[in-house]
Amino acid sequence: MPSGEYDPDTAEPTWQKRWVDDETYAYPDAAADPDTAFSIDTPPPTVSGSLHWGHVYGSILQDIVARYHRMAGNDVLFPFGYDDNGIASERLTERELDIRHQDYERREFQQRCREICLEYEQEFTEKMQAMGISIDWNNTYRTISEDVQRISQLSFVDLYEQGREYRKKAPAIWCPECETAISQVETEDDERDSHFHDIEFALTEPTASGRDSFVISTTRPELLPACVAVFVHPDDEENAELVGMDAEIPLFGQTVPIIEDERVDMETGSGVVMCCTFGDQTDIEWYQAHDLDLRIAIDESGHLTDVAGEYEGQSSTDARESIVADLEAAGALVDRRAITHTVNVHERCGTGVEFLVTKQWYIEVLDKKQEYLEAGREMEWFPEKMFTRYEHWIDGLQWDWLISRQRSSGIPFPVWYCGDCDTEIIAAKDDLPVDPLSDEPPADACPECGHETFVPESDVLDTWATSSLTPLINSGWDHNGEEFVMDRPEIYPMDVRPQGHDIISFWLFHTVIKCYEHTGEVPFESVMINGMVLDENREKMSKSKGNVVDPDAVLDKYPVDAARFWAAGSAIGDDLPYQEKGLRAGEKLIRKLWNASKLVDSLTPDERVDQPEELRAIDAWLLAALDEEIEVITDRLEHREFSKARDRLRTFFWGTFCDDYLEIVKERDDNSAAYTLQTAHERFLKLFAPILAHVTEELYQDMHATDGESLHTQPWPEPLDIAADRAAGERAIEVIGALRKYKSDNGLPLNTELGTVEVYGDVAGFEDDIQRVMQVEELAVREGDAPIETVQTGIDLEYSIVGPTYGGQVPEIEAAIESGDYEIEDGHLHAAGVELDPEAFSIEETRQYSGDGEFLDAGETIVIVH
RNA sequence: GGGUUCGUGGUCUAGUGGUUAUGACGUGUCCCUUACAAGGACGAGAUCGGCGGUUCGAUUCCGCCCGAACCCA
Repeated sequence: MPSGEYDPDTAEPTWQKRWVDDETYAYPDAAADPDTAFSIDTPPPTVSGSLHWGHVYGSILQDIVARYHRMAGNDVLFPFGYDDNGIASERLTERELDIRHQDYERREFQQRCREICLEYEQEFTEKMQAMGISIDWNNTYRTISEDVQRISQLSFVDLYEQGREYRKKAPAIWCPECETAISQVETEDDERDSHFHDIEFALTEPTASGRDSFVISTTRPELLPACVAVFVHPDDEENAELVGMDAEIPLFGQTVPIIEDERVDMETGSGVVMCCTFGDQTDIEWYQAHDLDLRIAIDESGHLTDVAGEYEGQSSTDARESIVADLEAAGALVDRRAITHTVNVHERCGTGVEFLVTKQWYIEVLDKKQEYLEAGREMEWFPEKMFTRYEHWIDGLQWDWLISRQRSSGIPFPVWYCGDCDTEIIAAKDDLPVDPLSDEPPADACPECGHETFVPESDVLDTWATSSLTPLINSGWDHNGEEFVMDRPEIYPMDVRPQGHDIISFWLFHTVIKCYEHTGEVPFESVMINGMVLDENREKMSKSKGNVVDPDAVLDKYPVDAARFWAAGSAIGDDLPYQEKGLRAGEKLIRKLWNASKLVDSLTPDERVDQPEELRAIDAWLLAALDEEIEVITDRLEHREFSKARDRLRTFFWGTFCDDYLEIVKERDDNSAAYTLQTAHERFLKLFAPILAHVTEELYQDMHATDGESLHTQPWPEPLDIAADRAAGERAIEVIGALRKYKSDNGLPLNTELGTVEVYGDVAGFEDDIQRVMQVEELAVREGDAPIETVQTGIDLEYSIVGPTYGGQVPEIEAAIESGDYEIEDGHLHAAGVELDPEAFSIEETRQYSGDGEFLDAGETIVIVH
């Protein structure tokens, strides 16, 4: 029996524990078939970080989807992944154990990582469980596990065999701090303070007009030794005479050609720019377009090479200072001024990136941009508009996907090279996972040249190369020696991929490419893009701003269900500000649900009441109205319109069920009422269950469960199709509303007895209910028209008819009506020379009553109170 | 710089080419009515960001401007 006040502090942990112990949310592997299986590809959080409010928000939305579909008859697979394969957990392990990964064999260090990460995984598990997320804890994976390593390496081998991967010496984006190549998507732009240096370059011989030098502007004078050309814009008349001549680089002395190219930005500096190996992406384009020399002046650690002569060995920052000083001494530095400009930095460490020529592994993507775009189109997007973002992102891709990283920790490339001819030796699929640094290659001699020694590849795979495989991890993708197979083919493609909108292009593109290439199918039926969590002032939460909401603090203060209610108040894709009032509204609803349940409980017997032969009109009306609500709410949930589903349900429950129905029914004691109360109440619990997971379970177990089965595995309500006079019910509710207003307007307590009330309108079957709830001594329902006068006060045009028909004449018609210059004959309106059919206008009138008592307007029904 | 989205009572928000623009929070008045006063009833409160255009009619469609967020360069 629900009694007293609801105590979430006790109830919530109790149910959370029960759900886990009973494996309430276990995926029924054996029973699942592709038609009923419903799988969610949850994005695995980085476990080395802590759980933040954005996780709470995203997880709750996923959980609502999972719970709804589970009740709607699907076999739901709601797995969980711990992402601990990456630099973050590597650093974490070093910190925790006070070790350096360099001091360990890679395989051994990874073992340490696995151990350290376990503790952090446990914390995530506890927190997800403490939010009542209906994850199947038998279905979890760790991206650091050997299984995942195998899948990741299988993926590499498969793409290699398909010819989708290549190794090439080419300009690559390089982080000198992390000393690794990175991909385009790992860089971001940042505003940095810097200096513009105007440097004078001498021509090897004067121009026809006698000019013997020019000035270039650069923020990176340390790249002078890497300079291979100078560029002028074709429209640059002033400098046109330089094109075709040669220039000598100050201090370093190399001679470079002066070339014209429209990629020169004429607005910046003197309009003459130097091209180096490589200062930026344009330099690379020039290098490729004009077949320029390579002069590599900066090495992998950001130090100058022998190309820089006496500056060799200096860091690029030091070299900049020295070179500037020497330029000044040589009289070549014309000017130096502070500026702020945008630089390309590594998003992880903020270091400005370099463009180095190195040998790296790539996945070819540029040739299939169109195909990947089409693949994206095959998925259903919630919200739809997010597809555009994916589209534009693909359009903007300029590089193939660079997947090799020069790090000592991570998932190794399963590759060796012939010590003599560099032929690639790829690991056998059966042997995976392998680590070439520890394992032997699957060949005794090079198949090309017969050489017998091999060089292991020491690079590791980009973590995105692995995290883009989650649909395959969840499906148990593997190779059985003959072909690729899945443990759970029924869940692939997965039904939903949830993700924050800030990184959709990133993950989705990678995941689509990989899974699509491996299986020939798009990995997802649908994607669900949630917005960002903002603070109370609608600003994005960030550690640096200090406006981060701590989940523990919030959940200390509010029930989890209140947080769930808040999270469900979002339109999918839109950002959602954290608002305490949203959580308080959740608490209020929980309390209302609890109190209403107490009342229902007190009005009904413990045993289940069978449906009576005949339901009373008000009862049939309520159940029929609820049917319609169920239909709408179900549709909203199907379309991930959480806020609409939530608000619709709340409004109907609070307004119609509590304020209207319960007030009417609460003094009744009959089978029809008991049946209706039990049925409606149970249905409300089910409808609220995906959102208010805990309080509904508590109430369900107390009031409805017979076998201890969880509410969350019960079937979603279907329409009862009970016959009811809905219109009469609405009229009755309007009459009650009018009488309430009458009492309120007259300052009367609601339980004031009323004498005689006349009702002109069909409220058949509801008379007793109106009479009892409004304390009416005598209720007289009258046939025929009410004894009231109607006074015509104007004409309302039905513009949706009049507008299209009469167009520009409408103002004339309006003017005629306004001035009273019209007639109504046989129901037709004559004005401004046109005749309007009855449906094209309505007569606006006010109703007056001059008899005894007071006249109340209850919509189409007239009520007279004596 | 390019793209996407958004701008609606004090705050947050729904929604629509056609009467009086939805709801919540807050606010005012009244009501202890035997589930809930953290409740109920009834009010007040909006030039729908600005300027143009299309239209008989624009908060809605189009263009520009202003402002915000995000993604990309």
